[in-house]
Amino acid sequence: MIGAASRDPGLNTPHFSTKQRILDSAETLFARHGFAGASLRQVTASANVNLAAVNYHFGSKENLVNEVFRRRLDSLNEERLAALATVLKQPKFTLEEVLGAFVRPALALSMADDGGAGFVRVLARAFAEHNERLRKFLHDNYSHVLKQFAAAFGQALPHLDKQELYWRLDIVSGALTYAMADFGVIKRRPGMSELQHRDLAAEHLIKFAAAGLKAG
Amino acid sequence: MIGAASRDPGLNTPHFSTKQRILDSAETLFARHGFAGASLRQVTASANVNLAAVNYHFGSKENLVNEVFRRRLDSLNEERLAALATVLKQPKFTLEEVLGAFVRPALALSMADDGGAGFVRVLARAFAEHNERLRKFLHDNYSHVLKQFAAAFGQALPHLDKQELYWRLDIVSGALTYAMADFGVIKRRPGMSELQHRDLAAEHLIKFAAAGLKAG
DNA sequence: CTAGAATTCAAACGCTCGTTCCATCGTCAT
DNA sequence: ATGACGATGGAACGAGCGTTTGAATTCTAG
Repeated sequence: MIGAASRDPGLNTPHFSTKQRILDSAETLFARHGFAGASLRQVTASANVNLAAVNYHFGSKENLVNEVFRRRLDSLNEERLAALATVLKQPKFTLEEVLGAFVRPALALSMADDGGAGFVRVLARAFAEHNERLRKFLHDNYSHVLKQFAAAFGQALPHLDKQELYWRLDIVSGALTYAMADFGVIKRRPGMSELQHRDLAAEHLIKFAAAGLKAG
Repeated sequence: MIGAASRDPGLNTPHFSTKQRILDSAETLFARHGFAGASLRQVTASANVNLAAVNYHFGSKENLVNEVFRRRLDSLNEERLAALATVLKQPKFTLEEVLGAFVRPALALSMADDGGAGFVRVLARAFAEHNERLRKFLHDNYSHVLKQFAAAFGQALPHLDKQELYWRLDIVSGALTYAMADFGVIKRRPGMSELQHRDLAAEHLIKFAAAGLKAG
C-alpha cells in the first residue's frame, strides 16, 4: 500500500485521510447502488482502505450513512439559511427569492466537481426510501431548516391555508430533489459556461416551482 | 423445470395462486424496503409460501422484480394510452387534458384498495434507483407509451424546443411520481369522499405540472 | 530513543443472502 | 390403480454480508 499522503509538517492540515476517502467512496457507491445495495467491502476496496477501517472510524455502517449526510448537509443548510436570512432582511420579499435561497445552494452542490453531484443523488434516494432511522437522523439534525423555510413560504403565500401549503411543499421538494439529482446527466448547451448553465437551470427550477405553488 | 409456461388455470381457480401471493407480498415489501433490502425469505414468509417457490415460478429474484412491474404497468399504460387517444381525437386539445391522461390512471392506482398504492411507491423507488437492468426492462417494454405522450406534449407546447421539452418533462414526471407515491400518506379533508379527494388531487397535480411546463 | 497511543492489517466470526437439489404431494389421462 | 407431471416442501450449497478480534505497524509525545 502506497502512502499517497505523507504527513504534513507543522499544522495538521487535512490531507486525504482514511476517513475522508471512505466518505467519498461511500457517497459515490450509495448514490449508485443504494444504502443496502452498496457493501462495506465495495466501499473499502474503492477507497483503498482496509475493511475494518469503517467500523474503526465510524462504528457501524448505519453511522457511516449518517456521516455521509452530515458532511454535506451541514454546509448546505448553512448556505441555505444564510441565503434565506438575506431574503428575509428585505421589508418585502417574493416567493421566487425564497425558492432561490432553497434551490441555488443545492444546485451549486449538484454541479460541484468534488463529488457533490453524487451526494444530491444520495439525497434523492433518501427521499424515495422511507428508512425510519435515517429519517429520524435527518429530522433530529435539520428539521429547523425546513421549519424556517416553511414559515417563509407561508409568508410569501398568505392565501394558502396551512394544509394546502404543506401538501404543495411536499410536491415541490420532491420535484426539486429529483430534478437536481438528474442534473449531472443533463448536458448543457454548447457555448454556455457552467455558471451560465447553472443560473439558467436555477431560473427554470424556481419558475417551475413558483408556478406550481401559486397555481389555483 | 421452469414454470413460466405452465397451464394457465385463470378461468377455474377462484383462490389466489402461489404466484399472485408472491407478487402481492413482493410488491409490498419492495415498496417498504427496496429491491435489495427485501429478501426472498421475507417475501415468501409474508406470502405463506415455500422459499423455493420464487425460483420455481419466476426463475430468479430479478425476474420477480420485473414481473411485479409488468403486472401493474401493462394495465396502467393501457389506461393511459386509451385516455390519451380520447384526448387526441379532439380537433384541439389542451396541455391539461394530456396531463390528465397521464396522471389520472396512476392516481386511481395509487388509491386503489388492492395494493396499487404500494406499487406506486415501488415505481418511485425505481425512479430513484438507477438500476441498469431494471431500466432496460422498462424501456424495452414501455418506451412507446412515453414516446406518444412526449409527442402529445410537444403538440400542446409548440413554443418549446425539443431539448427544453424533454428537460421539463423529466422534472414533471419525477415530481408527479413522488407526489403520487406519497398520496397514501396524505389525509383527505373530513367530509370528502375518496373520489372527490382523488379528483381534487388530480386537479392540483395537473395545474401544478401545467404551470411548470408552460412557465418561462 | 522510547513508551504508549492511534491506526492499519489479515483473518475469522456468525449470519443471511439467492439459489439449487431432490424427495414428496396432488391431480390428471390412461 | 398407475404413471406422468406440475407444484410444493425441507434442507443444504457457496457466496457475501456487517462486525469483531488481536497482532503488526505507524504516529506522537516525553
